[in-house]
This record gives sequence, C-alpha cells and structure tokens, in this order.
Amino acid sequence: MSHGPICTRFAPSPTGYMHIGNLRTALYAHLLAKTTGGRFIVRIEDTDQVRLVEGAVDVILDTLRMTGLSYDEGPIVGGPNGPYVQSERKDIYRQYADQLVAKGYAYYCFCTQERLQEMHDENGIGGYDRHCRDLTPEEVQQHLDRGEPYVIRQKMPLSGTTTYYDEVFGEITMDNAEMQDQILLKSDGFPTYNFAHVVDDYLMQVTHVVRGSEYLTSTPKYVLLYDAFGWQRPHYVHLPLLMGRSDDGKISKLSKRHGAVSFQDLVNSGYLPEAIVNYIALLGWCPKDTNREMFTLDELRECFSIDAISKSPSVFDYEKLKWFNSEYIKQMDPARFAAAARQRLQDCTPAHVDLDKLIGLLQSRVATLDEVVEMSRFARERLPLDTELYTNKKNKTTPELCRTILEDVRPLLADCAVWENTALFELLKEYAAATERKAGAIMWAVRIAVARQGVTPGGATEVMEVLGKEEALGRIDLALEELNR
RNA sequence: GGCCCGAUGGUCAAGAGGUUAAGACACCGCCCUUUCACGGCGGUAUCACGGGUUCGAUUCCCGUUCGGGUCACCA
Repeated sequence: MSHGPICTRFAPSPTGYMHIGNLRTALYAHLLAKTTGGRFIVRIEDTDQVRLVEGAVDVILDTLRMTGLSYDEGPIVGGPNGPYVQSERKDIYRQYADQLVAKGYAYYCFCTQERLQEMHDENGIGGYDRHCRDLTPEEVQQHLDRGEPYVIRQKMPLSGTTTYYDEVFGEITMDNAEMQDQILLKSDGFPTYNFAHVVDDYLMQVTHVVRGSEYLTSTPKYVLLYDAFGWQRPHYVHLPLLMGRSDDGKISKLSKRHGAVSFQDLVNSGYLPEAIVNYIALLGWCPKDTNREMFTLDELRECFSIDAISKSPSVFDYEKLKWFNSEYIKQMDPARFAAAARQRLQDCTPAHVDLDKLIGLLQSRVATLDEVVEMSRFARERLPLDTELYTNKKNKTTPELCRTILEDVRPLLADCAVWENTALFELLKEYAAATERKAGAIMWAVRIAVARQGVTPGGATEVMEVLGKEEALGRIDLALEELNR
C-alpha cells in the first residue's frame, strides 16, 4: 500500500451529537492507523460560527472514549501540530490564503450575498459567474480601501480535467469546468471546510484522508489546492455512505428523519457501545477469509484493511443491531448487567419484588437494556387480564380447567414454607402427578394467573418467586374471583 | 438538470471466467422446554435488463434502467 507510517484523522464539526455515520468514519480512520501502528488525530472543525453548539466537543470526545477509539493527538491532549480546534487556527489559514492569492491561485471577491443569491436557479442550485476573478490589483485595492467585505475564492482552471486516485473507488476524473471558484476564506475571516481541512491535513502530516463518499466529487478541488501549494497529495479513502430507509420506502443518506441516528440516542435506548462498534464496523467492510461477525475493537484493529472496504452504500438495519446487542448483553458480566438493569428498574419496582431474581431472569431475554423495563411490567402492576389467555392449545388448558387447578393449588402454595423456585417447582410437579394432569397445564394456569401477561421472563415458579408469596397468592385469589364471575 | 459513484435474497454480505452462489439478521417450520426467551435442526428467498468478448459470463467490456451522492460565505 503506502510507505512510512500512516496518519489518519477524524475531523468532525461540533454539531451537538455524534451521527452514527460519523462514528463509523472515525472507527475506520482509527483502525486504518492502528492496524499499521500509525497515528490517529482528532481535529474539531468549528469554522461555522453560526452553527456553534455548546458542549458539542464534549459529546464527540465522550463518544470516542466510550467506544474506545483512542487518539494520539487532539483537543485537550494536544500534540506537536496543534492547536486541534480550527477556530484557534484562524491566523494560519489567512496566511496560506494570502499565499495562494500571491501565487495567482486565488482571488478577492467583493460580490454581495444578494448578488450571489440571484444567480441560483429555481432549485437553489447556484453558480458563481466569476465576476471578480479578473479584477486588477488597483480595483481590488479600491474595494479594500472602501472597507467592503470580501471573500477569497479559489481560481479554478477553466478547461481540462483533474484526476486523483481513491483507495476505494479508484481513479476519479472531473472536468475542471464543473468546478466552481469556491470560497476559501469567508467574509468573517474564517476559512471554509474546503480550505481549512487541506491546510490542516498538510500541516498535521495526515497521510490518509478517510471520510464519507459525499466528498468524492469535491476532492478534485482539494487536490488542485495541494498542487497549487506544491504539496504532496494525501491518499484518499472515501467510504460508502450509510443509508436509512424512510417510511415511504425511499433510501437516502442516514439522517435524523430515520430515527435514532446518534450514538448517544442509541446508548440512551439501551444499546451497548461495543455492540454498536461491532455492527457499524461491518457496514461497508468485511473481514477477509472468515465468516466471523463478532469482533472486539482490539480484534478489528488486527484485521482491518482498506481493500476490504465496499464501494456500495449500506442500509442501516436496526434489527441486526439489536441482534448484536442481545449477543453482547448475554456475554455481559452479570454484575455489570445487574447494575445497568437495576438503574432502570429500582425506582419503579415495588418492594415485594425480588429484584435480583428478576434481573437474573432478564439477562438472556432482552435485546436492549430498555427492554428490561417493558419485560418486567408484570412485576410492577396487576395488568388487566383477558380470560382467553387461559386457553392454550398445546397444554390443552381452558379457563375452567385453570380455575380448578388454581383452586387446588392455592392451599398447597399457602402451606409452602420455602418460597423458592425449586421448591415451588417440586410442589407443582407433585400435584400434577397426583392429579395425573400435564405439568405444562399446571404451569400455564399458574403463570397466567400470577403474571397476568402472556409473555414473561421465566416460567410460573420463577414468576412466583420474583413476586413473593403474598403478592403471588393475592393474584391467585384475584384470578379465582375473576374466573368465578 | 450537469457531473460523479454504485448495483448478489427484504437487510448486511462472501465469492469467483466453469461453485449445489457461503454466512449473518429478519421471516417460517420442527425439536428441546415449565410459558417466553435461550439453544439445536431445517426451510423460503439473490446475481437488475440488453448487447458483446469467450467453448463457457452473475463475474470482463459497452449500453440501458434503477438507486445514491454532489453542485452553499455547511461540513
């Protein structure tokens, strides 16, 4: 591939949340650097003063910390080529923009925003007529003397083509005539992304630019900038986009309208960072020579490679994420799961409920931590019960049969000295044997009566144990009352 | 609309000039079982279309179609 150590960067703008597509970009950039023992840099691209969001940098850094995407240089930790926040590098960009103007690769533009607006067509697709491209130095000076606001634009070649090589997509060629004289330095003195990232990537010695493929067609403009400065172009690694399907079935770049698309959203609804990382790693990349799907970050660092990155976009599938998450929950250290579950349950669970037992039943049955709450509703309240639930084809139960069973079993349970799963199980089995009834039928009747919901975490005796003797018996009484009505 | 990119089941995907075209999720069925879940076994379903090149194309080339991206003082 390439010679010398690889250096990649993750350069998000602080929007206040970490989009899952951005996280995948960060992951790949991190992996590419780390598989080869290279450097990974984090740089904050906050040149849009209008869209600044308070605390947004923390969101980014917290996400990287939670996912384990460690970086060698970046905000707070610093590094040899800092600062790593673009708003703190304002002077640097101006200096390089001036250099470009002096070399004839950029020029001052004094056109008003109103004038620019007028050139946009009905679809808002604009063009700039290069009105100021050929202003004489005297004219420029006159405007400047009048104190008029200005921007600095890149002077694109008017003919010919520009070609660059992308590590994923191969050779990309664009007609120079397609490229606008894009703005490098805005009238507020801040650079645009188009300019700032080129300067920074050069100064920070980034060797591989990893980013989404939405930049595929604007990259020729950036390589022209490298050429103008006389800098060596970096390697480009454009990633296939992450897509979402909206209600009308249309597929497009994953965005908020597709649901929870930020890392924080997913974590808040009970997804584990490890599961999220594992899933998104496989969206657009596939390990060589293996069918394996479960990967820790360390394992990914060992087998990641650019040539296994796919070219075609992939649709984000919440079902598959859920599956990964359930696998990770099952593998979770029980104590850690218990802590997470307890946090969600303790405030809404009545005192008579054996929370530890309940949590123990839950771990192998939930796909997300949030499901812990929904799945234990039965323990929290006496749900409205449809008598038809007593009817079960397989166990051949009917409401009438269940009533008989419950009447029989109620005194036996009341006499039960040790209110514990195994003892209760034995008791009910003895009763089944004595009456020559199917154990399944007994269990069904009892489970429905005490849980009052069709799907429960655990069987009849486990449910009873969780509820405690008093509540369980109370519910059997209630069930009998309802069945005798 | 111009330009750029892409196309293997519903989704993620492996694959290769000759294969019974892997695997995973989802779905369906069966088994296990104390319900549910877990687990086990099995099943339905894919190479967008048309031309070439070739003994042979899903794989290579061209076109079409479809999908996506992009054309900002946003990144």
